[in-house]
Amino acid sequence: MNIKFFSLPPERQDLIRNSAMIEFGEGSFKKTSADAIAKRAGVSKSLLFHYFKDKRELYAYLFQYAIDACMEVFNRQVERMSYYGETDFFSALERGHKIKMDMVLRMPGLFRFVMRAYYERDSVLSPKLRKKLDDVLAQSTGSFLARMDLSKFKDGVDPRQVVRLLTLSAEGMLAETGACTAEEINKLFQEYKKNADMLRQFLYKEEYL
Amino acid sequence: MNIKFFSLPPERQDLIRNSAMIEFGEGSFKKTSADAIAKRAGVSKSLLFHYFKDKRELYAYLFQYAIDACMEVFNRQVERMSYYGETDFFSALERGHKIKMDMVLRMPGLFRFVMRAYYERDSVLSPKLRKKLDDVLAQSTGSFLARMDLSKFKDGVDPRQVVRLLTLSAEGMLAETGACTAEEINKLFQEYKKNADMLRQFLYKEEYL
DNA sequence: ACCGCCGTTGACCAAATCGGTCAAGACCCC
DNA sequence: GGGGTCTTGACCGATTTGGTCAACGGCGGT
Repeated sequence: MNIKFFSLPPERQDLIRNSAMIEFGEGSFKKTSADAIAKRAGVSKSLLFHYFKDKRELYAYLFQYAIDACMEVFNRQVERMSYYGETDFFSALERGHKIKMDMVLRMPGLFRFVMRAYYERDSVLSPKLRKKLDDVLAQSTGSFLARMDLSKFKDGVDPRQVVRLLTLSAEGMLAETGACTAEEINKLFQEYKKNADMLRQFLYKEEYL
Repeated sequence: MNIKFFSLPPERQDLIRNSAMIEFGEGSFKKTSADAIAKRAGVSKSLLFHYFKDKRELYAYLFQYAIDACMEVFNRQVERMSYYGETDFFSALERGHKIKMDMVLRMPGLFRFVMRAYYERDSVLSPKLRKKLDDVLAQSTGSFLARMDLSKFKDGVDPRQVVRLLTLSAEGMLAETGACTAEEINKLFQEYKKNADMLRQFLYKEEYL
């Protein structure tokens, strides 16, 4: 790709990336047209092909970028948890989800794009990129749980399952909604919090409530 | 549409409907080509236009059919609940989810198709059809909860929220997986059941466990 | 005033794909 | 072999596709 892309004003880079992610997130690689991306971004198609030689290259770059963004957010979160010594499962999870929602707000098409890219049947992505995402997902839950104080849970509770359940519900919510206005994201977050609170209330031992 | 479609062997009808639902479920109305549908079904494009005069007509018919199928399943389920006097929240929910999974197995593209159709920005569907779906969704939870014995829940539990949480998680699972083999569906069901069991264990009063 | 550089564009291309038509083939029972 | 039904491949004009290219406007330097 043309490295001059990076010397564009950041908000313009975001504009192009977000538009592309949204469009790619709505359909398969093949069905997504460069024209639609350009139109959404409000730039000419020529400009896209000026910075990215190919549709494929644009796609690969986006995926790389998306994963890196996730990784960075995740790492910063872990760092913060360590620094402040956060050990409460639900507090940390809530904070993590908040960050995730903020990311959705700044990059509305990110998660749908990543999901679609991951399950794309035509192998437009190199196995290496795919593996990178696998690693991110595998690590995140594990290293998160390792830092939490799991003794607050009642006997018989599997914290892994709790994470999974809440994550699934978040994915379900994200799948339900299309647009990504600030209020909508906030409503999603509120519902997530309500569910987490319920679980906390009934899965924690009484002395920790 | 050509009514002779209904005198086709039922499995052939299913083949065509399912192929169309899957294809329509993968992209917007505009992006879905009649050619792709025909190819997936293993029939010629001409045949499609022989039975349905339009892409639009096919689409509308599918949506109608999908909702009717959901309605019928739902009604049969309510009927059965009444007949056997089922009042346990989680038993009924599990049975309901099992039925849903069986439906996914027989019509793999149904739910994704309905969801996509519902959120389609171009109004390719008449408001009447849309309203029909709204009614189904609104009724289902309410009339389900009305028949259940909710006193088994601990104080402070909102059963509506429990339904919602489990439904969301199911949607999340469905969004994660693409293919719909029998084993995959079964795995999904197992995970759903595990989550439901956990909630049951900690949200029910002890005397009901 | 002129230059060169820069991000940007509209017009343009061949090729593919689109929704849809139509006449004819394949198969059946009579 | 005739009539009817299901099904198809070839074909249509129109649109869209990914991608190219010459040129535009603005701006800082001289």
